[in-house]
Amino acid sequence: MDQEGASHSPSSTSTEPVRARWSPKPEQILILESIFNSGTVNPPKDETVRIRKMLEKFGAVGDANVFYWFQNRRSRSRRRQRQLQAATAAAVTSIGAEDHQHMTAMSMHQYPCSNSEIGLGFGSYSNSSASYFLNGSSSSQVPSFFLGLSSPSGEYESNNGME
Amino acid sequence: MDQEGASHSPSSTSTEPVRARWSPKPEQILILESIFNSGTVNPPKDETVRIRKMLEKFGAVGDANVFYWFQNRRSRSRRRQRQLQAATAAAVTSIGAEDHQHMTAMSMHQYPCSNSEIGLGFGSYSNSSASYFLNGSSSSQVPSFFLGLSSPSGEYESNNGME
DNA sequence: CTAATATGAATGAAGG
DNA sequence: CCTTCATTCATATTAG
Repeated sequence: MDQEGASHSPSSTSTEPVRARWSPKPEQILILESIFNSGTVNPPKDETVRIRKMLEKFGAVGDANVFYWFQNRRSRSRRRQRQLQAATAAAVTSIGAEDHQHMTAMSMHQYPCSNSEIGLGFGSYSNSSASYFLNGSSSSQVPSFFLGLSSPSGEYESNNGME
Repeated sequence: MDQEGASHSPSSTSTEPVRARWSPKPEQILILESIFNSGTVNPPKDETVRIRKMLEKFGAVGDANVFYWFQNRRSRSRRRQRQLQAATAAAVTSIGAEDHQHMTAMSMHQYPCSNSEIGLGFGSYSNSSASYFLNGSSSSQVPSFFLGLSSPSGEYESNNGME
């Protein structure tokens, strides 16, 4: 009783492995979004594994799926932000170009945006349930940014050509 | 219109360099994969240049593109290998844990999933001048390279689990 | 049934 | 080498 894409069409014509893609369950989406909104927008590997384990209770899922989910989520958020920003900027520019009145300060920054998510960055502290809610292991989740590493970078010219 | 090539789209709005990324042609991919599968997983600069020259017959490409391609390819292969290893280990663990009634649910999946490419493992400093298959003369003609190649890119199999 | 959209997955390009 | 970002492809879902 699930909707696998296995049906789609009797295109069993050949060896068509058709990579069925993972469909996160509503509960899993809930968990993922909670984590994301809790500030963990880019979980390290160990964190990813933990999340996967958590999600597995609601349905099969792999680390890659979790990894991809966060990647896409981040990308999507950023792009939307940029689009909205660009749109706003464009609007402002238009207005400014059209009517150069005295709009000394354009305090059009963070307004009461009761939308989905416009507060990116990180921060949602424990105002709400910061800890996802399902916590099996007691580990201090610290956003370990920065990663030290150095290597002889091979410099290649940037003269590429794409057709 | 169009979708390939993307030869400098008309700057939509003002100064926008819009660096279109290189899209390797199928023939180029075949060549690259052949080289990679021949054991040259990390071509030195000289080799990279030669490869680029070869690829250029089928479309514009730069040394950097080739360099990136091999780098990504290596990384990708390693990841798949690790994933596969982990999966196998997990399976073994599960089997081995049949003694007990409960296993630790340690299904260790990994990132990019699935693929069957084994027999890799050496590389580091690949030997230059590896006889890939043919030694194309400078004659710009459609060489009959692609005639008998080993598993091109038929890697279509991925199973995570979506109920 | 076809078109548009949402979203998981793949890959080129960089950075550290 | 490793991780991350941006772009693109493919497919599931929904609207028309």
